[in-house]
Amino acid sequence: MNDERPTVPDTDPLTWGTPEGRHMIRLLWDPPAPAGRGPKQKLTLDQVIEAGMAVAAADGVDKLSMRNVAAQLGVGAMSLYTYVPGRDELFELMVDRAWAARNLPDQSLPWRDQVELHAREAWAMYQAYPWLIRANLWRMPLGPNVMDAQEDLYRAVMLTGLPYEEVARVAGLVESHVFGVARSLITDTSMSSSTGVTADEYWDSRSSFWGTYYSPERFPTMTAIWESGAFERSAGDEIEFGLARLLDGVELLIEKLADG
Amino acid sequence: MNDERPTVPDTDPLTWGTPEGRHMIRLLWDPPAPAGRGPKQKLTLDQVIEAGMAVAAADGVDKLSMRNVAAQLGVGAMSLYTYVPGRDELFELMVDRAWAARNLPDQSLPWRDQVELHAREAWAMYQAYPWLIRANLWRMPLGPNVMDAQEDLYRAVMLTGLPYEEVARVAGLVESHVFGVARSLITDTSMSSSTGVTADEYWDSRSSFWGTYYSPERFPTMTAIWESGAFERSAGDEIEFGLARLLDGVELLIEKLADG
DNA sequence: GGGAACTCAGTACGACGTACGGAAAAGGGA
DNA sequence: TCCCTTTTCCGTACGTCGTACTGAGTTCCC
Repeated sequence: MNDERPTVPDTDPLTWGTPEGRHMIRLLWDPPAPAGRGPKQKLTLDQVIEAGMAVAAADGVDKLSMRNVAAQLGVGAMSLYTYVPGRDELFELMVDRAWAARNLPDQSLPWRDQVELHAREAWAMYQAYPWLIRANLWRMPLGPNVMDAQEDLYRAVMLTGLPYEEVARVAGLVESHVFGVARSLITDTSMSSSTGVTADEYWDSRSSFWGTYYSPERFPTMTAIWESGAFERSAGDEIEFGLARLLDGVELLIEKLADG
Repeated sequence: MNDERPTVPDTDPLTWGTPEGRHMIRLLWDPPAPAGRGPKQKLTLDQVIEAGMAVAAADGVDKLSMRNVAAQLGVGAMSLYTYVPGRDELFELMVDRAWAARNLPDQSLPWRDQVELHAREAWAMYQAYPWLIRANLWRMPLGPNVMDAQEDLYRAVMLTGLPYEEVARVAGLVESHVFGVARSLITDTSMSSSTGVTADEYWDSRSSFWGTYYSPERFPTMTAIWESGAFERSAGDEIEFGLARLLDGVELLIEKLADG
């Protein structure tokens, strides 16, 4: 994640950026009240976002189309454009909404406990909203829920006493780890959104590989690991293992800096 | 990544799985020679894969359509289907091809050096083929290049003497780390494939955020980190930092197991 | 009461993956 | 040599997508 703040002009903030950008920021932070003029709105922004999340949860993120979300709400597809600028922007709002459910750790706890809680909350979020993984957002939305959680994670890591640049790196390390485990495990247990093919069906369809090109001589380590059953992993264990190694490494760094 | 081998029947391997699955495995491992009958083929499978990689490199993975790849090759869109079963399968072949460029470490080196080289090679691969990140493959292809690199990484981690299940986890940890850094840094420096919007343009368009809803009181840590300049990160440093922490943690685990 | 502002939604356009089917090219058997 | 079978190439077409445009209908303000 890039949290750079670009240089901004010294004029009225309300004219910064583009109209589209300002609109999106406003939708994230301060959803505008319905206009006085015109007909009463049939829906609210929240309803649209929730319908989007419902579609993504039920049919996968690849079925998240304006037409499907509109159908879910019983309105015409084009009506959604009065609430939301477009499909990508709807998705951005959904992502920030997903982050809203994250609990923040008790600030009196030791830093390590706080960071671990952040990681577990992230993992819970990916479980609750698996479409966040397929999302592949090229950038986190600048929304209040995302930003509050990020700020709190940085705050917790700051308790280590590490210099700023390493604080940012440690936070990124934790996030990458949880995302990586979620990516490999959730996509295994849930369906491939695009094709509707389950993991089992996928492996079955390609099972000829094991009888033709796979050989224990070429892949001795994989064979040994597989035969030990170690590939049948449980998600929580994966998170905890990596987190433990990673934070052990961070503690070592703290000690080293304290000694030097 | 899931490397489970499904239970397979005790019959002729050539009948395992589905015809589609067998076809794909064959394309990955043993591209069939052109048929004797019929007209000469205008292209080769390799040309199709390379054209796909060229399109993805030039215009982004979102522009990787059968029509675009065909245009690149000067043939009709439907002609590609004699070489490749479909778009997803073409992409799978492209991914395995990208992994082909990875160098494997000298097996006489200490395990840590070998694992570090694997990580750096992965990072180099993501730099060379940034579309691997936006790929969001729900599963690695069962191709020879992917599998050889994976096997070698497992072999290197095995030198730690850790039990099988932790070998698999450490390997996953390293991969997640490199992927995470690549995801956050490459998408920042290159264009957003789908929209053609650069990172700078994106931040500029949304710059009104900093003048309206952002406040140093609400985000004190981010503010401090940003003012220290620590968010201006360099990619290689990020990889090395995380790798160092992570492998320090692994070494600690090895020592602990040796003592216990 | 009339005009301005707004909502809702149908139609349409250009992209996409790809099913289908036809024309043309090449080899093998007579 | 001729024909038939196999295979390649690819135009057409269908159903999907995001969304621009347009217009009809609704509500508030002056």
